[in-house]
Amino acid sequence: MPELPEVETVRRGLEPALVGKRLERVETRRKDLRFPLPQDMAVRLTGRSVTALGRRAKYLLIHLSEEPAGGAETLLCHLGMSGSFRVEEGVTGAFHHPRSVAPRHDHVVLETADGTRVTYNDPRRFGFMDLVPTARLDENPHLCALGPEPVGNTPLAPHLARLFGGKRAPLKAALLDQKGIAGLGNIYVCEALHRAGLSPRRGAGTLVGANGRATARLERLEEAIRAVIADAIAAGGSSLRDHRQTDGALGYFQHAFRAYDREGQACPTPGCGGTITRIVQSGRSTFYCPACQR
DNA sequence: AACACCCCCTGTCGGC
DNA sequence: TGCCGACAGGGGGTGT
Repeated sequence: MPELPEVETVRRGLEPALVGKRLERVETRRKDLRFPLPQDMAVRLTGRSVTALGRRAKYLLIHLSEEPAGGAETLLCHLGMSGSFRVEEGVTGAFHHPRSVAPRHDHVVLETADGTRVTYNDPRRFGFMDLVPTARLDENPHLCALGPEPVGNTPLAPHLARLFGGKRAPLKAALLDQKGIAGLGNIYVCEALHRAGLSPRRGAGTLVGANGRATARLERLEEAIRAVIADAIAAGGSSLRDHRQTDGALGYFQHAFRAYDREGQACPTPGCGGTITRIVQSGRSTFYCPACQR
């Protein structure tokens, strides 16, 4: 599920459920996801209040109130490939699943004082969580090397020009690197490249001029990235397989895909007449139109 | 340094 | 029906 638009959708869905609430009961149903959960995570979270929900790239940031003994901390969550949160209201005093009958792959449960239950489910367990001092969030190894967000005012093309200059790696691979534009994944890279009319096979360095500045193509790519991310957030993200938003609703951006998962179908570019093709780059599927993406 | 490859894990789907 | 391989929204680690 989770590239930037999906994580942003999760953040917005969890906001009313968690912000301003005290965590009354916290349960970790296993010791690790991809990495070990933070030491004593349940104990350290219980009794704290959620002050705000943030997002950095594909990371969800659950900001917590200060505890008497120390400063504020943030629970940093990455959803990996298959992580999701669901919200259930009014569970105060409700039956609490024993481990044996809990829905499969429910790994972390947060219950607030007003009877809201937020459950993290992740079949593949590629997700992970970390509990870090809020004041030093920027120094966290997961966050410190991330590139700029594709939402907001930071210009992207100059940053990409510095990064892509001289690179022979395919554009597709270069854009998946989170040091470039943070938050893009396989779907939105394919979609942005299609909108920009750029081939995923083109060398990343070909978008940089001899003067080291962004070319017109790179400027076009920036606009395509911004547009596809904004459109996807507005649509509530993409729902592949059974992924749901926190309230159970489906995102609907998958209906707006122009290239991703459309192998063999007609290219939607007006007047193109090409066919969407699937290739494999660094072990992952790339979908593009060889006719209009050059 | 840059890049290709493998791995983590579970579930689903298509082909035989 | 069942078995088997391919594949899935990510990214960290290793080897060349």
